[in-house]
Amino acid sequence: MDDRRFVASIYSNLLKCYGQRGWWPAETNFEVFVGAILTQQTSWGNVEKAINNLKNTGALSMDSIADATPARISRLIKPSGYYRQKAARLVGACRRIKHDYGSLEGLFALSTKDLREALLSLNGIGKETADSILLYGAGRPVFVVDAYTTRIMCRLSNRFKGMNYDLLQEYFMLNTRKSARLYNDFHAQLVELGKRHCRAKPVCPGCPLAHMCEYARGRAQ
DNA sequence: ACCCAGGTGGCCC
DNA sequence: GGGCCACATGGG
Repeated sequence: MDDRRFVASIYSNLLKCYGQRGWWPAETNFEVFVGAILTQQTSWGNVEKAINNLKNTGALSMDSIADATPARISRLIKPSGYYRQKAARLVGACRRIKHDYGSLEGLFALSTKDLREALLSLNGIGKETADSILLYGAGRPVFVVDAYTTRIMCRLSNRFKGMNYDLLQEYFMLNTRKSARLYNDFHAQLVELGKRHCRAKPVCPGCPLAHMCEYARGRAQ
């Protein structure tokens, strides 16, 4: 099976099993931006509490976070973990975006390549967070790779072992049509699969991709 | 009581 | 370029 068919069948099997996910629960682009930083190495449930605290105190805006002290933001986002670090990064990022681009819309006016570089230059925003903001906030066709993606692909075939973020992203983007709509749901599907099925065991009962695993396909490959 | 969650940056070699 | 560490709360 060639790579394009392989990737397509991963998605179609997940879609068939879980249905359209329609991802990133957020009301505004800025909420996506904040959520993407807060959810680093943190469960979404905890992030929701933090975002609600920001909302309830009227702090969920570029201006109020840029003008706030890191100490105040850290109290509000406490449930999301790493709260001192994340607060400092949130405040720092908002101040720089305001200073350099005026607003989030100003930043989002950049081309995809420039926007990615601008996001990556902010302290606290690495590849996955930058790509999540590009895809779910700015609607750009960028494939997001996360720990689930890596784990799932390595489970499916040994040839993905040792692939870093860039290689895995390149693999997906070379073997799919470059569609924000597709990448949005594809990433959501992979996370859904990752959450439901075990992390370390080679066999996951009920896994919708079990029949695609290398060991299950046999020598024929 | 453990283990880990939709990572990142700093430091080391 | 990779390996290891700190960062921290809440749910299973």
